[in-house]
Amino acid sequence: MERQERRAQVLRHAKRIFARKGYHRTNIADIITGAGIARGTFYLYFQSKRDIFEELLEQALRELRNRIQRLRIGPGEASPVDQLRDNLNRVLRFVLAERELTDILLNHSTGFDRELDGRIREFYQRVAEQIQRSLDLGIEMDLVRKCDTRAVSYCILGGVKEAVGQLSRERRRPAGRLAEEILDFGLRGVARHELLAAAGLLNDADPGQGAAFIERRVD
Amino acid sequence: MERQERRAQVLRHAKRIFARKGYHRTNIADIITGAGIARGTFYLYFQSKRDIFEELLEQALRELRNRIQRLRIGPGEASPVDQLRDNLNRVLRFVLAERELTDILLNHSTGFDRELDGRIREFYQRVAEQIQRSLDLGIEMDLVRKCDTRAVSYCILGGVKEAVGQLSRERRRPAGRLAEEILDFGLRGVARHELLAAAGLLNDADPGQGAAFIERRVD
Amino acid sequence: MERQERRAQVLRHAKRIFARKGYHRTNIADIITGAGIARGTFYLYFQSKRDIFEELLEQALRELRNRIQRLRIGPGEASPVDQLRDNLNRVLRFVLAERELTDILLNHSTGFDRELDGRIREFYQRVAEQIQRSLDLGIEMDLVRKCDTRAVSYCILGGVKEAVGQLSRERRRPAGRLAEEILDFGLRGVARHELLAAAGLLNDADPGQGAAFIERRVD
Amino acid sequence: MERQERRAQVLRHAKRIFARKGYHRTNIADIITGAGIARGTFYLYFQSKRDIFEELLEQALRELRNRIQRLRIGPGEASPVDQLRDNLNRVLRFVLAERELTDILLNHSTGFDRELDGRIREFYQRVAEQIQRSLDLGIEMDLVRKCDTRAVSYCILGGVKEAVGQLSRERRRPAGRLAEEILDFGLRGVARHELLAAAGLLNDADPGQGAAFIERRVD
DNA sequence: GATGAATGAGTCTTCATTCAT
DNA sequence: GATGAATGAAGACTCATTCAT
Repeated sequence: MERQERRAQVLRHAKRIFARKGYHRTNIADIITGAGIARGTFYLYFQSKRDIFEELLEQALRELRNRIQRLRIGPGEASPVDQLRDNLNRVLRFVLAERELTDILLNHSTGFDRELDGRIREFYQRVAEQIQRSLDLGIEMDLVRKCDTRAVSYCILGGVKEAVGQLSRERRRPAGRLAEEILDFGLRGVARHELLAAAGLLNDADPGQGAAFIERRVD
Repeated sequence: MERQERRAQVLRHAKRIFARKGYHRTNIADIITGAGIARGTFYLYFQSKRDIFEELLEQALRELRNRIQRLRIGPGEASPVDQLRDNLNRVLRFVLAERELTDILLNHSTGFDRELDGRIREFYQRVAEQIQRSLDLGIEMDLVRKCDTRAVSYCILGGVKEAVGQLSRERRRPAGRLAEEILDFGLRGVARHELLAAAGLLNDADPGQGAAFIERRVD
Repeated sequence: MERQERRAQVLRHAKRIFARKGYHRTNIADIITGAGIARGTFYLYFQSKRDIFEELLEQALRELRNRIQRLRIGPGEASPVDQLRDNLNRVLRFVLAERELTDILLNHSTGFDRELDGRIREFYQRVAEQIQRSLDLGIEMDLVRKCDTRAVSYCILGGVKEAVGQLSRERRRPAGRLAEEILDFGLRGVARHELLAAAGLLNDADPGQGAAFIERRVD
Repeated sequence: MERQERRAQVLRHAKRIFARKGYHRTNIADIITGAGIARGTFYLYFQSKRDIFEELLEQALRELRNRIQRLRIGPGEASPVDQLRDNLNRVLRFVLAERELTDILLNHSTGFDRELDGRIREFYQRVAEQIQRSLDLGIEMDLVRKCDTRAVSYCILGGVKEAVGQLSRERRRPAGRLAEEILDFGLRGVARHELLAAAGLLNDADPGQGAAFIERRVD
């Protein structure tokens, strides 16, 4: 078997098992049994248990970083809300496609070792800061109400994490629908009147309209 | 030393170390060194490493369950928003007082063993359900906008977890302030006009009068 | 409580537990719980677990040594068979009275430590030698058939041990009856015609007579 | 090294050490040092200390069960006495060949754990019952004197155990000789005149010719 | 490259014994 | 004397990693 192919095969099985049992409860025996290789073979492809885990973790973080785009303001750019929606949907699609990989991040996000724990914490911190910067910008542009943007950014980040982590696997709610609910909730939490209007979220008195509007946007 | 006293001493140190290093990376040697006792002494008070961890976990869950009160509607009861605020403040006070204990729940919330993982998941699920029921009730009472209350309840739960977990230790923001920010964000995310008004949150454009007038027109 | 009284109380409980669980599976906690004393108190009366066990063992061995009398030949002495019967009955009475103590010897007769194991082995060796000497004497006196007396002495010893160990607690067979069966079996195994006649064991052709004779001798 | 080979090697050393020191005083370090393997290697082949001991025990019991054949009566079958002799010789050969294995059974026959103790007790009980049935049959056939066959069966069993256990390692007495002595003793203990005659054991009064003459005179 | 037997450091847990009160 | 909390040596077992074939 081709080296890269074999390597991918092992990664695939390791991913599944790490997601199910977590880092510490997973042992090499689990992985090699799952992958159908010998003990020694594992160490031909990976230096250590930590090494393979780190690779999976980095893969997840890299992918997520790519899918979470910084908001761009300017002519020719999509509206901020649309950009947020796109971010959310890209993340959700990845979570759905790589349920096991993202489970590692969403459920077992700490307790590995000092360095890996730190890398995950840092990733989330970066996302939170990105959110905060967007909020700060929104406030400058009078689209977002004045608030403690640091606190709110963590509220938003946490909300997304929890909702995505718990609900994205539920069958009956399409991913687009979930993204819309999260977006709706988050926007209302921070938006000023103007932004809500722009986002078509002033459906308070007239849910039929708003809902219809939202439905159209579901991908 | 008095039995309960010694027991509490060991619990105190174990709590600190579990919070810092997580369950798996903590070993008995860490705990007994921290507590300044001999190996055998540990086993006079606890049956196993899992046992002492479970006790700490249960302590945290029990305390949180007590502090998260179900919303009560009726004459003589505080307003729903005040009840939410009280819940939040009670939780925050506990988190501040028992930083280490709650860190276990907030950061290392999975990866112990099947049973303990399940107990934490169940706790959070209960809280989410409680939030959802409150939202459903709010919708019936026309205080909350129509939404996917299940999805939103996880957004709220996650927001609280993340914000509390990351920010409650920051010095410069008083706990009450953080609670207010979270509450503000969450309420706006779900509330209809009437509830916001009742909660005094219609300060968007002009806390005085104009804003309400404008908003009403826009509706 | 009087020192000797308390000591005896502990010995009593230790005996019971050692008999039931054997030396290694019995721990100090078992003994002190049974005796209703504190850990430290145990060590006021006995130097160690081995010490109390050794004392019980010696007690059993001493008692058995006393009850197993060397056969005496001479005018005024009871017949050898009667002396054997008396030995057996004395042993049986002790076993019945001190079931637990003798169980230690009969069931857990090895595996303690080099020295205690040796002491028990030596005791049984002495008994075997005593039997052998009696057989040798019997051969000289033409009462016992020519045989490998060393081999036969172990047959007899083993037979007594097993029969006594397994059967002495059975309710429906009186101890005297068991002694008689053992004696009968052993004598026939070694006796010459003359001895059997003297012992009234020539009931082969006429069981009625012999049995009646034996019955009379049961104590 | 081949798996079965290595396994056998460990078993061989464990056997030796268990026989010498007994179950409880033997620790894994003893075994692996004896076998010249690492700690982990032991656990590649056996699940636990108890596991390897149980395997050795079962091996001994199985072998003994096979060698102790039930007496068969019928045309074409060897005489009962010859069958007993064969049984004894088979057992003796095994004991001589597997001195260490059988020592475990003969000397350390109790005090392991509830289950293993029970298994040994049951084995011996079965053997005793087998002996008893043979005796009962012998009585029916008028070959064995009337007696308490249960009591006598334990005498026989115990005799064999002790004689074999203590004497089979003695150099100067060939195993066949020992078997003959035991058989002789046991048969005389239970046989009626007819059986002794058939077994050629009526040498008491009349061994060849001269001896009988002399003996008679002496009487 | 592939294998899987071998390794041994690391961990939890037990329990006989001690000692301050 | 009596107590029982404290001790720590000892022992069983695990598992990530290595290495000879």
